[in-house]
Amino acid sequence: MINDINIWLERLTSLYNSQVRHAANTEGIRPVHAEILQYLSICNRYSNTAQALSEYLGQTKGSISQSVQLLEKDGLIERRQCSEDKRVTRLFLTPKAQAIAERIGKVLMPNLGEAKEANNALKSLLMDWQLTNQHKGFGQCQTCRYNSLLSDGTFQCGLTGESLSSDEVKLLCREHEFQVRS
Amino acid sequence: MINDINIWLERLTSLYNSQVRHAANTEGIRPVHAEILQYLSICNRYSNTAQALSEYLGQTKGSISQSVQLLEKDGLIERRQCSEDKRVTRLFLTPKAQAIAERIGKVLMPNLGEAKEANNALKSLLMDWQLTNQHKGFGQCQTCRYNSLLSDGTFQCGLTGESLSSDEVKLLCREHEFQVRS
DNA sequence: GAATATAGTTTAGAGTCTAAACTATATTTA
DNA sequence: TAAATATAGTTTAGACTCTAAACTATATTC
Repeated sequence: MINDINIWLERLTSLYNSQVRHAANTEGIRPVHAEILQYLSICNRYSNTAQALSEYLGQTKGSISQSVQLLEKDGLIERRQCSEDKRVTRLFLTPKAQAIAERIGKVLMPNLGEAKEANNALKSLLMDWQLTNQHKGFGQCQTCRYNSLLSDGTFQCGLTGESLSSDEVKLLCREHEFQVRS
Repeated sequence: MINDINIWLERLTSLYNSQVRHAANTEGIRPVHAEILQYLSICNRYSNTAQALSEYLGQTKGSISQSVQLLEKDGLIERRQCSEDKRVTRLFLTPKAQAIAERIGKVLMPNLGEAKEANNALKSLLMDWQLTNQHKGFGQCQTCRYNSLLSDGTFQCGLTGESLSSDEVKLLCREHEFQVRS
């Protein structure tokens, strides 16, 4: 009845959440603020909005809106209206917040090894889960079906047509879609 | 700089939290209440206390205490003082709560496959992480250094001396310790 | 140009969270 | 064995979070 793999996942998650709480405490901020800073430090330039945060964290946009206001008041986030779509406000970490995010990252992203099998296992777990739940989005461009490697060594996003550096394709994108499996 | 495996873990976790929130919403309860019911449905008989919940979820015992009170008021949890140690109150799910936990489990514990590699990958990830953070506890007895298989096919816990069924060794224990690697 | 969709804000009210002080029981130490 | 300390849990006050729903503003579709 109880599937071992799900128990590992359950525990891994509760441990992760525990660490977020602890790291936030150390920095003197709320856990949800730590999550927001963490997300903004690993998302790409298409994905740094309140709407994306709401989708990523699974909270209502009202809640995100309030948290972002507090973070702005504390000098951790800077908001800039998007010139192409004036409904959109893009969020940026201030240097102070970047330093915090980096310290939090050290706690949340310890060197867990580069093991190929673990990497593949987590990836296929995530694919399965996102597919069965019709959850779309949020993955690194380098694993996205719309990403292609150009002959000059740079990458290109098939959705926006823009070119991406090798650093950029490691960031999280809200438009991300896995390759459909045959 | 950004390690791929950590990004998968990060996303897996946010997705899991998202699902908890969603499942809780569907059941008309708070996310943290869902987590408490979920934990109590997979922990063993040594681990169903407020203290264990506090350690597992990484929250203060004051916070857990309040949540447990609300759950009791809603008829989802029953509290019984432990006769061996009267400081301890053991927590039990009511039938109503068991039904909820089962439905939540279906969402949080989809059939993610039994793949041996994924299983091993998650396990070693968790071991590494718990070790580097000096986090002890919370794992299935079947992977615990104190657990041994008796000749009659049952199991025995080396800490309590009690014997455990093959169902029981699949539950989470707060005293869990991995085998120390040589 | 009107209808609809999308991004984000605001509000009220219920609830969560923490630290710290507290009660009660158990264990250790002198 | 009595005193000191440790452990399990409760209570309190106050700051903060969360959601739903109504709202503004801009963009897209028909």
